[in-house]
Amino acid sequence: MTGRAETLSALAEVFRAYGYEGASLALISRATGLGKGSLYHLFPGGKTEMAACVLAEIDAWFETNIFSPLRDGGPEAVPAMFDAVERYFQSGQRVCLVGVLALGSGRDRFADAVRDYFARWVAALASALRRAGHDPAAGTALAEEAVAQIQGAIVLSRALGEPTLFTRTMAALRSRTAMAAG
Amino acid sequence: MTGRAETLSALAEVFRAYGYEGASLALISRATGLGKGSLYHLFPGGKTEMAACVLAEIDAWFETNIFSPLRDGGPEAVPAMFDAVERYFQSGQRVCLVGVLALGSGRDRFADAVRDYFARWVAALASALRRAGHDPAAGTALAEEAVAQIQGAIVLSRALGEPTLFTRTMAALRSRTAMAAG
DNA sequence: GAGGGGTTGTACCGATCGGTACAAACAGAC
DNA sequence: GTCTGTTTGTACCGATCGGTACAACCCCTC
Repeated sequence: MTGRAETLSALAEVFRAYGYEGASLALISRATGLGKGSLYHLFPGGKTEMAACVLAEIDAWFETNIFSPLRDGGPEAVPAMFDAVERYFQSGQRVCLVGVLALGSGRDRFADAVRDYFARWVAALASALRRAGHDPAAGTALAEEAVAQIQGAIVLSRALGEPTLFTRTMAALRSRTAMAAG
Repeated sequence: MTGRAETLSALAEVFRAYGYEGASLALISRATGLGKGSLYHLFPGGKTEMAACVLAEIDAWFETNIFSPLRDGGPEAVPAMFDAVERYFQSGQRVCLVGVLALGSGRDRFADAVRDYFARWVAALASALRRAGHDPAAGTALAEEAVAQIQGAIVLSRALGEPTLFTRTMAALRSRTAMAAG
């Protein structure tokens, strides 16, 4: 019994590399090493279910490693988020699949999951910023700006082929979100 | 003689809505009102040439309306850029095709044009910020951050279905790029 | 109206798309 | 070893993909 979980990461990389439309079953089969029979056994819903499962796994990872610490952790959760994000997105060389789906034509299909992901990210970061001493309104605005800037930095650093741009942007965000003192 | 130029805007909207992979010739034909014969007469290179021409047209528009004013205009060019960007992207409801291509699988095919577009945008904005009185190093960093934030704001406001988020982000960028005094 | 260029729709091409059917290969229980 | 149920590869489905071929067409000149 090869579990679904094992194939999900390979699946995720295919969707990241080729997008939802571009990820053909032939590519998926090659990347996962599974024939169509196995794929449709694991994901009876086909490509849609595969992408949905990948999305759910990504969502769970962010929930555990980023959103939850932001909501419940101390003020060190904010810089920790930037560390985690920098690692996760491999300095902008790895695309945010949720962001890709937000822009692409798969948007309608996964609109709810995509909206949820970003809404929770912004809300969790805003909560952490508020507890770190930011003014509530300014904290929410800053949270939106920070998440947007992370997404944009991925686009930009990939487009320019400059991983350092992503790193630089994260550094700038780190200091922008740091409170001068209590 | 229906010129290529007339069909380019319809073409651009199809690519924006469905991405490069998702924009099938059937969709393109429907959107432009042209049969395959006419399409391949106008664009002998097929879909690749269509997308390349759309990219070139977008590039030219930005060059004229945004990059050039940033490079050669006065300090009012920076806030004017945010106005133009807000209008062009329809408060984040309209996707940046260059950004989409930067993330998608068409990336390799159009990598040069995409890199050029963003590189010139950042350079032009940095130049304007420098002339507006920003420290050169800080100006470049701020330019990168601003372009990234514009791209990210499109992703985020579309994902959340909140055009106001884009408007808000642009407002924040306007004040962040404004110099306190000379 | 006859001729001839550029322009157009349409039929068609092989390849590939996402998805299904199903039989061989496999496992563990007994 | 035999049976049972799961896991797998493969052949196949109709539809659609990007692209080509080509004949009908329009419009202009004479």
